Amino acid sequence: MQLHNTSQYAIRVLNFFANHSDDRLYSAKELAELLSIPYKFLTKIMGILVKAEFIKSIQGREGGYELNKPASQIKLIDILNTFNDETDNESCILGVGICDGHNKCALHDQWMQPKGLLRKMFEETTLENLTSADCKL
Amino acid sequence: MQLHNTSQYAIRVLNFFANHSDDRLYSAKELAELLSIPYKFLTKIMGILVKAEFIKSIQGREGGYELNKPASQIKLIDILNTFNDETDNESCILGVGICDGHNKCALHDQWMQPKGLLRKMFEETTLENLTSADCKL
DNA sequence: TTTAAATTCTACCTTAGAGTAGTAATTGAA
DNA sequence: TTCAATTACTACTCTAAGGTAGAATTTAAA
Ligand code: SF4
Ligand code: SF4
Repeated sequence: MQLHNTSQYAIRVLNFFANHSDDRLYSAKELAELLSIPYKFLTKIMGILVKAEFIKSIQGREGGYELNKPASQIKLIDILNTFNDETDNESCILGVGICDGHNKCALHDQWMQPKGLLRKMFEETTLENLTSADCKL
Repeated sequence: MQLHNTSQYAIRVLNFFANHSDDRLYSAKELAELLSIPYKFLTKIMGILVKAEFIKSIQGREGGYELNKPASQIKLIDILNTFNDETDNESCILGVGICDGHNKCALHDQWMQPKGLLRKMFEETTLENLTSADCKL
């Protein structure tokens, strides 16, 4: 019942950029230190974020990364989908496959409300909505 | 964002017993077929459920399993804890460790409400509360 | 032009969850 | 007593996530 580690890192990195929209680039080295993410693993994740067009990269010396689109246009659900997290509609609590009203699993009734709130959170929260002040990185 | 497979199986098995409290034992073979759980994996899980005292086992020929306590006394949270699922209080959405009011992660505000509902569901739902009629096994 | 700081790419190692295989131990029925 | 049905135990394989290593590539400063 947790987000993949990779997704967590990705959210934290993207959130960092959303809160530091000064006109400068941040290198993987800097990010790794600031966010306490293993450097080598971070660069791997950055590659994915670049391909997914959340992040723009400038190569070479003095290069680095910056956000590729406004924070308001990046939803949590998009980030999670990039890492195959929460993406499968099978993410249902007892994973018994596709269910109609008649044929449900034992936890269905209890699960619907929390599930709805979770979906809402992931679908409606953008980087812009995230808390920015006084936050851990 | 899903329960461990093992926890799912465990819940389904225990729920099955809660709904079949006739005075007979069920063997691993039967359960595996009825619930479509790989036999060998099921026996492994049953061993854990027995040690955790959710289930009582009768060995030898004509042996099998039965519930070890009333369904009303088995909470979902207890089952999950048995499989190290949801157990760590670190199961917090961005896993940034222990947080006080001042020092929180970026998702904290959005996460509190769904998290609360989830905890409530796991802590307050017992085998007795689970839907029993017209349900998949 | 050289060099150093950066991203990018490919390949590998590690770990934990998921599942399998085989055998020992138990026990009631025949 | 024998035997077959059962649980219990030990050890292994498979897979995907998490993480590491090293070299190739890009680019601007010196
Ligand atoms: S019955 Fe409901 S809770 Fe259970 S798997 Fe289907 S949709 Fe999900
Ligand atoms: S700040 Fe809140 S949401 Fe984030 S890890 Fe801590 S308790 Fe969980």
